[in-house]
Amino acid sequence: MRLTTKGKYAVTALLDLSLHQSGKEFTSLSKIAVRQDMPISYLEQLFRNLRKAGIVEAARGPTGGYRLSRHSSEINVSEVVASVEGSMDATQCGGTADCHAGTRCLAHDLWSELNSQVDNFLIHKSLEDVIANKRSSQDRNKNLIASG
Amino acid sequence: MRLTTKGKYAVTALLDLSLHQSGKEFTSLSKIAVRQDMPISYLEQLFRNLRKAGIVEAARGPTGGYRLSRHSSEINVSEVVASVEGSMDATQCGGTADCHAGTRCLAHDLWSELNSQVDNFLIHKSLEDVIANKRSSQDRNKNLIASG
DNA sequence: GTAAATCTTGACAAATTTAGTCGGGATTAT
DNA sequence: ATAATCCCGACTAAATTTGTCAAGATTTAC
Repeated sequence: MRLTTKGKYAVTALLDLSLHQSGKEFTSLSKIAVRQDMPISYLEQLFRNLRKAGIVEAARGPTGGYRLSRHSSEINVSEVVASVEGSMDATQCGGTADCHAGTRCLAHDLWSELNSQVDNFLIHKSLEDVIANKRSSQDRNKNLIASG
Repeated sequence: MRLTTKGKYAVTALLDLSLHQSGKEFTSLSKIAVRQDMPISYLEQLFRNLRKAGIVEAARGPTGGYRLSRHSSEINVSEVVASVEGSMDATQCGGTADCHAGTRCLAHDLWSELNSQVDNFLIHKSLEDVIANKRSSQDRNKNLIASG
């Protein structure tokens, strides 16, 4: 199982995109790169995959950039991560259950179940959900400060 | 977040240990290595950590080896994995929430919540649980064959 | 008390993966 | 035309993972 900066950058970049997108206009990678402090050439690589996966769409030229191809409530974190770093599968065998001399290893079902847990969690988290939580977290802090 | 062969080997090796341990005797790494098809010198490295973490205890000399220092129901998968590869923390910042220019990045709470999910799952899985599931999985297959 | 089996330790090396770069090209608004 | 953007493939550098190795310490069996 792996979740590296690749997947994390992708999610954060899309959240940035979502937050700064009003209407249908495009946001350039250079703006995301500056705002989120990420290497632009790395972002280019990641957005290639996001586009192939149908998560974003692009426009070239000045005023070009990227935008979400669906509403943020219709994009879940699991597909975002998967699109840039492949399946997060935790089994040694990639699910084929031939992890030990052709048969399933002692821990196969454990990792298989872990996969389900993680995937279930991430599939049911949309970008909108993440942003909503972020906001409510800020609100909580605001309330704390206001009441403190 | 990472879960590599290190953690997987450790869990599988302990399951092997648990399955072949009747009473208080010790099992040598060479036996585990053969049965589970793992490099013995790699196992040595892993068992160092497992011993330091108080999960297994060792005895030297012939008849020596390792045994669980607690009952398999009292050892959970989370501590096993953590002992050989450190925390599985998924946040970029290691939980300090300074992942973006000193403040929490847009996705911080998401990864933080993912941590909780994974940890909660693994903490409540004892080695005994894993073995029990394994058995019941075999039983399911047996029933399938018997009824098929 | 010697031999053989084991654990113990630290350093090292090979392989793989991740993270990031680079140079050039294609498209488009101005 | 120019400049800004996406687009693409190959490449490199750094980090991590996956081991290996050599030497030592301890213990059982004989």
